[in-house]
Amino acid sequence: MYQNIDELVHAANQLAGLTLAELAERCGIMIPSSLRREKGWIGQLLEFALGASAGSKPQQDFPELGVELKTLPIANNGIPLESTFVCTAPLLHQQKITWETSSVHHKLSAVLWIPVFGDRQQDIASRMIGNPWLWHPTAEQEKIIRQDWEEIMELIALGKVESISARHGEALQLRPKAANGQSLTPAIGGEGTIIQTRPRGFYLRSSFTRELLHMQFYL
DNA sequence: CAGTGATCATAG
DNA sequence: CTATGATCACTG
Repeated sequence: MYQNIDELVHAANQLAGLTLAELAERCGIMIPSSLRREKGWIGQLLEFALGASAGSKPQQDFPELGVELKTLPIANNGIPLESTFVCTAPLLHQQKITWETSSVHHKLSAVLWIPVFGDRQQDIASRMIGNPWLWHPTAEQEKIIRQDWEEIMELIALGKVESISARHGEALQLRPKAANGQSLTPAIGGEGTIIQTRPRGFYLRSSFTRELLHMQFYL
């Protein structure tokens, strides 16, 4: 598809300024009236438009380029509306995972952020694609994320998953990630027992992506 | 009214 | 179930 990252970034730049209605029309995709039942629709539209490998592979969107694609919903006041899902959290057999081999580190090593402007109540069609940018964590950013990750992973290893709330972590937080509250997955419980708990995922706080935006466009 | 905890669609 | 893509919606 793309010979190098520059070609991908160039292609993404061509989409800046388009409304979602314009992009959806180009792609021959119908626009849902609400994201209520299709929360990932915008992300999937951008994946399709840029030719990312579809499907549910536990890999980056552009494996040969080592790049992850993420849309970032931005309110018209310029602030991210939502946190950003990174990956699911390993709750079992995670003792062998180090920061260097973790999915969080892998997924966040290179991210092509695509801002999508529009307030929550704004219709989807009129939301506009902004200027994308390729992000590699700075040493300082990686340090913060790594510390959050290590604290959370230690609590998981100690059998304290259920005591971890979304308040933990400066940039990276742990939250439920499941179809519903009935979903269960095994995890380490107290005294090394195995318990069933809600699947969790790692998310980047919107306060963190807000800083990324600021560094990219206002510094 | 921001942020946490819950939830939706789809593929394998 | 897990993975992908995320936003919804209740609560403090």
